[in-house]
Amino acid sequence: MTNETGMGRLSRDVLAVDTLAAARGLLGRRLVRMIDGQRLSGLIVETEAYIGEADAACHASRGRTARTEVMYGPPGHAYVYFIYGMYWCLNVVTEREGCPAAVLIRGLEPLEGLEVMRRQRPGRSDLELTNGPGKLCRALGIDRRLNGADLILGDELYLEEGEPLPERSVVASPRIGLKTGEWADTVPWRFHVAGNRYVSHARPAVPRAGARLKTG
DNA sequence: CTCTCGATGCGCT
DNA sequence: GCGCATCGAGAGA
Repeated sequence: MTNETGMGRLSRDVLAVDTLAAARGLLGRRLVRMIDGQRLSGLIVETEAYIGEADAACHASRGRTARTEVMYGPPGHAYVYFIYGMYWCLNVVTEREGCPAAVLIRGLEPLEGLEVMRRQRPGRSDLELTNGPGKLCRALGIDRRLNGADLILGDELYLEEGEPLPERSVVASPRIGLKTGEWADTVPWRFHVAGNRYVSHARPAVPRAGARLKTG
């Protein structure tokens, strides 16, 4: 039931629910990537929900196509897509079969296999290995080969239970990177661990002496 | 710190 | 063709 980290596989039940609950519920879980028998892993610290054909920012808003097919399938599988000609992004499919929805993994706190991650992200500090959706896929060697992979039962890329976060440690905010509009500006479907340094667009945890605070 | 811009390829109109 | 759920370099304050 446990490996050396003391955690078993994540239950699919955690993902077969409404996507906002799943996006919150994925924080604190562990994402594991096995490469050549080597274990790479990180704690999920930032997620975004993309929910159904009515969500203008969700790829499924364009309907069911070869690209979005995985999102229409059962929960717990990987939806991996290619963006801006050079980056891959990893999503966890949620909700029941037929409901196209997924959670984008935007930030990880690296836990195991740092040497391999550093090799795949040359010239970057440890803080910059996995603090963004494109970065973490690069660090973990995630690309189209893993599209559709079962993240519950698979053995190349999978989720472990970890420890879900208490409500007070979860911060909600608008999703990043969408062109402006109602779905971009007002819908708070991004979630991250309060104060965690591996969140994308994060500011330093402790401002240096003399730093100005943003007026608000 | 902030802002702007280019890289680069695929899905869709 | 156009636009994109990104990233990193460079310039300026």
